[in-house]
Amino acid sequence: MNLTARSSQDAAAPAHDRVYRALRTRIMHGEVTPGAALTLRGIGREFEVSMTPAREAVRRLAAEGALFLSSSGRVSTPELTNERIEELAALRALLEVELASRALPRAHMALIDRLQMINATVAEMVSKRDAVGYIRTNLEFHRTLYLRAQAPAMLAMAETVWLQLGPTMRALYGRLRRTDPPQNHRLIIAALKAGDEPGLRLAVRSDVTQGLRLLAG
Amino acid sequence: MNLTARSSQDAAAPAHDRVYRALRTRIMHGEVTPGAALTLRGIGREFEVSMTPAREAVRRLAAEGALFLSSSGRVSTPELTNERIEELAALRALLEVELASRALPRAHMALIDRLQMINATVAEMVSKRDAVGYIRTNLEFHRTLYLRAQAPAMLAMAETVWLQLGPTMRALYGRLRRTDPPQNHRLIIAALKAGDEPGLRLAVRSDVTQGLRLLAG
DNA sequence: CATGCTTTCATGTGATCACAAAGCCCGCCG
DNA sequence: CGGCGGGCTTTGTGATCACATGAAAGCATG
Repeated sequence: MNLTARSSQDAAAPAHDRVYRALRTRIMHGEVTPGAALTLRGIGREFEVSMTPAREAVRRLAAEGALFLSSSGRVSTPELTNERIEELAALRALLEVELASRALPRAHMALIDRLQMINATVAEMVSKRDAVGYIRTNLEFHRTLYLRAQAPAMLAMAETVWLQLGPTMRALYGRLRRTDPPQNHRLIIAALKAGDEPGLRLAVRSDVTQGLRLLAG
Repeated sequence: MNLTARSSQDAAAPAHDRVYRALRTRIMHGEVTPGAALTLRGIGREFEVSMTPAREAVRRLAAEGALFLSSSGRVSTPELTNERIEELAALRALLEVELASRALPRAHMALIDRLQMINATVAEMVSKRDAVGYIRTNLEFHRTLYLRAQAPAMLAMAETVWLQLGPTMRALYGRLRRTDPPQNHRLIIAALKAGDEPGLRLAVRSDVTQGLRLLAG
């Protein structure tokens, strides 16, 4: 008899996958700082696995750009240059504007309601100055919308970009002291309600590129 | 003394990297058919390495979408649905139009000359009905142009899409019996010469999406 | 001849080990 | 006091092995 089959994907999954997922969310949510070093043995110790699954998880994350491998194989979170950050922001704009546009005709009231719920939590995180919580709920807002686009490959690419920006976003929003609620999110919701595609594209583009300009100079 | 330091990146690199690169080009150039099965021990035997580096290479390629891992861990090249193909084509259009647009102001005569040289080889491959050769030189044409965009992250994403489409492109172009030279490539070159950005965007979009419509129906 | 089961084999997973090289730290010498 | 060298430690790499699982082949049965 098989004792596996847990709730969703927490245990019962291969060890390397469990490690991969844990590290992935940690990086995407900005729980690690740019340039932070990781070691295979350290990861193995933390997750109580051997080096083998740790190595596979790291390799996979490195392939997605979430981790940087030095020439000697040392692994750390990437420290992005300003140029790279701007390029990734442009990628976010490109991909997410398209995703939002594709989601628009499928966005019904239930979705908009859920987006408003999530957005309330985003505002709460901003007011609490909880950087990690803000990043997490902000990404949840975007993902909830984009899921309606029915474009899994495109969404995967967008998430890859989020992953690459994770540690840097934390560092950015961490030193950003603002308490104003997410205005662009309101514009996105309004455009969704009105079925205004150009407005939606503009709002998404603004939301995605804002906060990443404040580093130049 | 260290005997390493070869020409470029062929040997002297870690075994897993060597295996990764070999498999990657094989997949991207369409040298494998969709759904083809691979085994870790088989890869290890072919490249004279153990299972460990073979596993890392496979894991990395799977993370890029170049390989499909079944729930039991079996590895094969992906068999794409029509919807997935259309989505990837849309991604190509999105990314490559942007890359071409960014390359345009930097495209000097030397680049255009080189593109014309490559394009001659593309035409030759078409006339010889060499599917793999066609895919390889066609991608070289695009990559040569996009390198001028100075956008490494964006180029990497485009290459990831190529990788996912590799086996399918082979299957498509394999049963496509045409001998007409690549007309869209000429349009791209003409637009580059004229500095015509809208024309360039249109030409790239056409080139990228053509040949992927002929599967619907 | 088709169908169901059982046995067998191939395959992925994860742990452990030996090895080489890259850091790192401490002490020595200028 | 500062730069530098040598030994120690940490780290990644790759090989090998035991194990569990899932697929495939063979066999018997209807």
